[in-house]
Amino acid sequence: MSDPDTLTEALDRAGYHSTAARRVMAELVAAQEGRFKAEDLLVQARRTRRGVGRATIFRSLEIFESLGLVEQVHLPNGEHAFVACERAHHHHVVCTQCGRSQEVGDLGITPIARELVEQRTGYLVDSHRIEFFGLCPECRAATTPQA
Amino acid sequence: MSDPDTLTEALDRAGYHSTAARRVMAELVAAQEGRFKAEDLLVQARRTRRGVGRATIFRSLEIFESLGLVEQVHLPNGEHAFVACERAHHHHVVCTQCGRSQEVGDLGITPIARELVEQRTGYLVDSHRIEFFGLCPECRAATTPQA
DNA sequence: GGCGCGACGATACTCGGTCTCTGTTTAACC
DNA sequence: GGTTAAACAGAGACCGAGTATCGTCGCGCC
Repeated sequence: MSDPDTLTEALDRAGYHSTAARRVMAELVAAQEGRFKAEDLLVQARRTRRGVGRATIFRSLEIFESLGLVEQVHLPNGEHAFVACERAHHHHVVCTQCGRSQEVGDLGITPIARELVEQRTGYLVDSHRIEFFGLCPECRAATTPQA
Repeated sequence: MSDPDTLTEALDRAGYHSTAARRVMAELVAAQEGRFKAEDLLVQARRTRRGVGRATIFRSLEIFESLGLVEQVHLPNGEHAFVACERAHHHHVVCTQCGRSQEVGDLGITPIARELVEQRTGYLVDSHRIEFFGLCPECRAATTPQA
């Protein structure tokens, strides 16, 4: 994602007021490459001519998340981060080195996995999370020994 | 898992001292049904004739995790929890109602998913997490309308 | 039994996230 | 454009999970 308007329009459509703080948030989120933490936004917001409060960051992220504009990911080290994303069901790959992330479409494994799990366990699955961690092409190239 | 000895033996084999605190921890972890939080153990430990310190809880869980005896899961609400588990690669289904959890074997989708992701994104995937959330058979039965 | 090191518990601290309060801004209506 | 109610923002207190520190304890080895 790279267009703040997409975010502000979505807010508008959902009936949320268009406020200065939210426009700043939309810009910031749109400007992120890959995963970002609430703290990152807080720091970046402080750099703008007019900061955005800690509470506002979280409130806005909550709204964005409810609108499906960002999604929480849980990193292997237990940290919580967010990624901007499109609405359709999908998963993320997160680069463990640079933090960049990318969406992966549905992969088609969801229904299979769900069914398998239901069969094996008797659980009625209603949601799931799949997260992949690894090296993005750039980091991969950068760390490859030049032998 | 339901046998504290399995845990203490594993500690022993790995060269860790067998201490009172760790035996209490082993008992507690073995007694958990499904997911549990560090805080749960802390509370339960306090109830034993001799409590176990906060730091020790975390230290022990860290050790157990490094030995593959417990595994961290991240609940949809962002909470961190643990589940006792066997060593082989597997995933978990967590009941969103009662918190019970169950292991699901490897499902066979891991290599497929990995390959798909690598193909589509160019990332070199080195780990992943799959977590399913839903209702366990009991909760499912309990919440089914009797119509 | 004595010794050394690893483990222990208490507690202070950090940090991410939430809550509350009060003043400000927005948008709808006139 | 002015007014007003409701939504929103920001500051900062608060909370809870997890970590760090430090003096003491006890396990395992000799």
